[in-house]
Amino acid sequence: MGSGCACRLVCKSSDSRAMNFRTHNCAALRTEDIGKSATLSGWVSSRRDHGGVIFIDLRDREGLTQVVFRPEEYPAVAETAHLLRDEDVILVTGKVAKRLEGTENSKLATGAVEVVAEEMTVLNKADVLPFPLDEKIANEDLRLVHRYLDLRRPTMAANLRLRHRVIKTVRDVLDGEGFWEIETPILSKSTPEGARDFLVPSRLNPGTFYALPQAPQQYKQLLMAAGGEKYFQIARCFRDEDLRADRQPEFTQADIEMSFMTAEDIFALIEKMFVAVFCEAWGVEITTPFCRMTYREAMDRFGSDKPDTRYAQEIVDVGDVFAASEFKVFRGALDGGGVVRALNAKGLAKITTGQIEELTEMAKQFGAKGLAFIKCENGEWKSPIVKFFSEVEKAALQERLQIEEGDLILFGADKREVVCEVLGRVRLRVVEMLGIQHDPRRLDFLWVVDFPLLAWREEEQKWNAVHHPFTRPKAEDIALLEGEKFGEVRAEAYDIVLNGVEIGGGSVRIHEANLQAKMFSVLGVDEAKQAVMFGHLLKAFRFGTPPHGGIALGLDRLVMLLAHAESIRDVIAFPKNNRGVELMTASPSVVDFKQLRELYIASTKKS
RNA sequence: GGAGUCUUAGCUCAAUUGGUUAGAGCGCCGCCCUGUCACGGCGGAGGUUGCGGGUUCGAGCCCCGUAGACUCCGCCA
Repeated sequence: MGSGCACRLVCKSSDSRAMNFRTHNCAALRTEDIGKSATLSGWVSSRRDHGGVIFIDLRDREGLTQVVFRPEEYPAVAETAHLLRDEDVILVTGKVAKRLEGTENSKLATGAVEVVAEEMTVLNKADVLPFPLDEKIANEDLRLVHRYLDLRRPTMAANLRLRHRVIKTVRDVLDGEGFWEIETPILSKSTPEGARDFLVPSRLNPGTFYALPQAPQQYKQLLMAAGGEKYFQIARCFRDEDLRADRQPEFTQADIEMSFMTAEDIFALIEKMFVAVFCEAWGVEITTPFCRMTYREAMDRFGSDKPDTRYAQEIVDVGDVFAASEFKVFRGALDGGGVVRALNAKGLAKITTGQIEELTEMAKQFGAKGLAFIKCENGEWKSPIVKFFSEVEKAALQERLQIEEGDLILFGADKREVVCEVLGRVRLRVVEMLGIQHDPRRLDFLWVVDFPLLAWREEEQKWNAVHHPFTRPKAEDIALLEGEKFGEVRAEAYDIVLNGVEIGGGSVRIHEANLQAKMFSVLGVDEAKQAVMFGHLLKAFRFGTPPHGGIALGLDRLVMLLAHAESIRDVIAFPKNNRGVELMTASPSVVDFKQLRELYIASTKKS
């Protein structure tokens, strides 16, 4: 932009009243401003009316300033100040004064000074609020209905500011690395794989529908085909599935794709980005490179593909200990090709019978037949199964699991996948029961790599993509794919995990038409369907699409962790509740028959 | 679709084994109060205990149903 650009000609203000709302914000004034005149605008955060002198905490987005009304100096203003109530919006002009000796408030940044009100205008009165803004409130419904009030609370405002700073940092880092921010369509095409789509009927094309994007996946790959080389987008994504504390039907991803890359390029880029983000958000310097672990190792050691490595408890294989055991349950599992593994819940021997039952129920829910355990209390092993163990087995267990007084040992004996899953879930619950408190600033970053490409889906009796259908198989495993050993093929896919929360995932993609077609056919998408659903992509791959890949970061979850928020809803301005309802505007809502008719839509709902 | 927890004043919560008129703090309203910052003092208003049914001499409490919220599983990157 040149120095003589036209924007200088635009008037500074169209306000004909020539009123100045502010000279300072409510966090700005300091002792060096004493004696100056100041004008502040904001909300009445609290009032302390002594009958004579009146104090008001005036709040704006930035902070608090105490305003004092003195009847002996400005009687008319003080008179009207008696009528002020919480959350009235006012404009105050007065002199910045040093607070009286001994009345400074060290809790406020502006606590050494106050503004002595000379003039005051009530810009808007407020009714009595439906809930207090100055304390933690449990009723989330009420907060969501009056979200504009909820967001006035300093913690919520801080969350919004943090979110802004994080997104700004992400943009700056990517811009610095030569990425272009490119928008992709919100009205896009429904595809068979993945989550349920939100649909939008097309008025101009009766009987047809757009889908809101689950992610800009195909568009970003086509941008690589288009020679974009380095793309990103702060992208809204939509998935019509059931919600959770960390899941909304619409959410935001930092969506990234680049050409001529390897996974290492993505790791380096994201690590650089997180260094900048954590510096901005917390002012800390995080250590890179992050740890890496294969999916297989994560499942074996932690029973999870997003292991929380802050906790020392790990799953230990004890199959060799019981190779010739008398205990039929363990022997049966081993003889059937399964495994026997154990988890030492250090210090949890004090567990109640009810809690043991809870763990057992949980184990059953995830496919185990039961949950064997040993409590080490008062120098003996209390357990329904220990009588089946030989002395050699006991000694080996003691050694392998480092068993000490007060420990609780939990066993899984079944197929490997079941044992991993069960002990992984049990591990997280056990950690909760132990009530381990860790440093809230602890950051365990982890790349989980070498995910399986495909997973057998029992309900549909078919193979599904673990990541998505465009993920590249590892070069050394392509023979396995050709040999139809689908369960053994590993993918060039990676997740980034922070403190047991998956905050992003990506992959190197397929860029060859024949390999992509092969992948579709394994997933049960026949050639005719491929042409209709993915013809554009397959065609693009025939016109010189470069090798490419990328990643998507879940921004809401990341900001949630940075804000130490308990729910993703606390870092989204206008979130939806458990049932996808936005309570403030009460959406979704019914629409006129006329609107439906224009869209050629009829509801089948029985009322 | 399934499981669990919860629902009492505007807000946060209490109410012994099923027992008299359902309480407290904050907020609100009124009066008083000239240095507070969770200001203080005095007084006051405010309840269909989510809703419907049942058991009982008697239900906020027990039982059945139902609605809503939240958490989790399934589902979902």
